[in-house]
Amino acid sequence: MLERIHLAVVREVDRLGSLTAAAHALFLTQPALSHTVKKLEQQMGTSVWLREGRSLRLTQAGQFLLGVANRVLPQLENAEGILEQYRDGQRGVLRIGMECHPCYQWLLRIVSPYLASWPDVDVDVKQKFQFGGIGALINYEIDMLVTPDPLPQPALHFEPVFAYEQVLVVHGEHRLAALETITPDQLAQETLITYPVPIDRLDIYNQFLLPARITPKQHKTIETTDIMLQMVASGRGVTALPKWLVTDYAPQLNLRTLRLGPDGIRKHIYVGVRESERGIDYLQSFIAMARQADRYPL
Amino acid sequence: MLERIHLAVVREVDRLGSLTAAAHALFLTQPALSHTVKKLEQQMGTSVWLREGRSLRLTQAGQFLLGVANRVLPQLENAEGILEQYRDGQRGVLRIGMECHPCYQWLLRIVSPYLASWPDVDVDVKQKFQFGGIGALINYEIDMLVTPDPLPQPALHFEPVFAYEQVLVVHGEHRLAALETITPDQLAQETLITYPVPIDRLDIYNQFLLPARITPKQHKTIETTDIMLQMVASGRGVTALPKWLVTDYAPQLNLRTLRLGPDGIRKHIYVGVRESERGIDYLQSFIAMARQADRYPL
DNA sequence: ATGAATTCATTATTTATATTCATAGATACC
DNA sequence: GGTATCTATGAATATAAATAATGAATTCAT
Repeated sequence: MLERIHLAVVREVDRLGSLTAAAHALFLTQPALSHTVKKLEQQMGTSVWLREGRSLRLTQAGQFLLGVANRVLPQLENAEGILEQYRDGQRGVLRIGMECHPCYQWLLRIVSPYLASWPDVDVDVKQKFQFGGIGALINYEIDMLVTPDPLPQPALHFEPVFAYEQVLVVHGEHRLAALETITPDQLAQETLITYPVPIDRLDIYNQFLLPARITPKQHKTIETTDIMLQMVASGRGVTALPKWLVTDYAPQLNLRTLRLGPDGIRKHIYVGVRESERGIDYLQSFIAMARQADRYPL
Repeated sequence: MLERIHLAVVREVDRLGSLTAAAHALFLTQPALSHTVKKLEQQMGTSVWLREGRSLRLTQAGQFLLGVANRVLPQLENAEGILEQYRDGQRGVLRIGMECHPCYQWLLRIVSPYLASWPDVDVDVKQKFQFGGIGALINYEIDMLVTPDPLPQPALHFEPVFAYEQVLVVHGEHRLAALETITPDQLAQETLITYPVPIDRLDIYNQFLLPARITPKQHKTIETTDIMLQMVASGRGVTALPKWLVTDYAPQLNLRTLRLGPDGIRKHIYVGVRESERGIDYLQSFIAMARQADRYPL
């Protein structure tokens, strides 16, 4: 078997011109190398050097081997360097899973400065999970979960990174636009627009409408935040979104935000990682930056 | 140090799904692999697999290592295959040195069929040597010397492969054209055209003119055989060349060939190789084909 | 639920491999 | 011709690797 040491020997002998010098460079004694070389040549069945007096000359096979050494050894050396980066946590792919639609807008703010401060860490965002975000985290499909609904588990660590208020969004000329706070029954005659997710994952149902046993006049679903806001701005209905999303993301649209109930719906975005990986610096750093998301421009 | 065995282990574990199966594929026992893996992970300082029950899952570093394995191992395996070819003499670069100008035309006949029968042997022809062809052969600058003037030496083996007669070439309407044999004094009024080499390497001087103390009226030198023959055909002078070269190479030109002296100048092309390499099959084969050069078309 | 089978890890032991020391042979240099 | 330098060799030693035996955890089948 052609081993790394063999390639290293060929390269060093070529570089330094003698077995003895190569031996020192490889932290071996000269007889050790002599034996190694002898074994190599016996195994391969072809000589690598022609012995001419006390100097060596590469055979054709040896020249070929030197070429292999010069091609393969740098690959191994490079691989070792990258493994060190993995070991030191400088390198990785941070696979982020997202369970809430609007979280994406929030995440976008952080990714760019994060990539800048961790040039060797790649970020990948996934949104579809066969067994839900928690399952994906446990299954190592993702390394970090961004969600408003943490499900504490012994193997996972969740941490709130961003507080926000979920508000009702209406058109500026809407009949409710002047109100500051809204009650469930005031939505009974409204068209409600939401993301296309199960109702039990929508806070406005869970925490507002369902407790009051109210359902809106109509329920439409729309995939994207932009279109949803356009729809609301053009008076086709109302929606519930994080307040920051409306104020930061669509200041040019004629929209009003109303508190849902007297106390509003207070939410947090949580970031979850596997407990075992909590200490990895590039994960820690991401969480730290996430806590300061408002520092980064839109 | 990242060794070949480590890459092989990563690849086989990925392919077969378990340490135990990989161990068998690598002709090892399971504990042997377990030890190897443990050492690897300790040395690298990063784990390669996450142990989950009795199955293994690659870490990010492990996935990277798998990529390295899939890239590097084939290179090593390919290199071993090529080394086998070197060992079996199927592969090489046959560096041929040439010391006589017209030999080149002769060599061209052989190279093409030779390349066809030794697809893994490359042929390189060199014509300039700092210390002469013999020196180049001894110095391993070339592997084979084609020459009409062998210089037997203990380390070298020369072998005649082609007999030919060196003849005088004249234009068809030349005043000597009707003769069959020529004497030195008949050249005293002629313009002699030769290759630009020292006079002592020209047979027509060594073996014909100088013994008779004759010099031609004029001596011109020309590099290429084609032009030389064109010059002769147009009556600008006479030259001395192998007879086969004129008959085979320029039958369309109006030329005559005359014997130089009563017995003619009989020459051989010799092929020389290093004694130590005489047995290499692709060298032997070249010599065998060279002996039958007349079988191959121009 | 329970027993059998599978898988990985660990320990002590054996085996194999690699390295060293001492030394010799060969070559180059002064 | 003496000295220095380089490679090769053989025996002794040190190091590394492989194994057998065993345990623990997990999966699978009944």
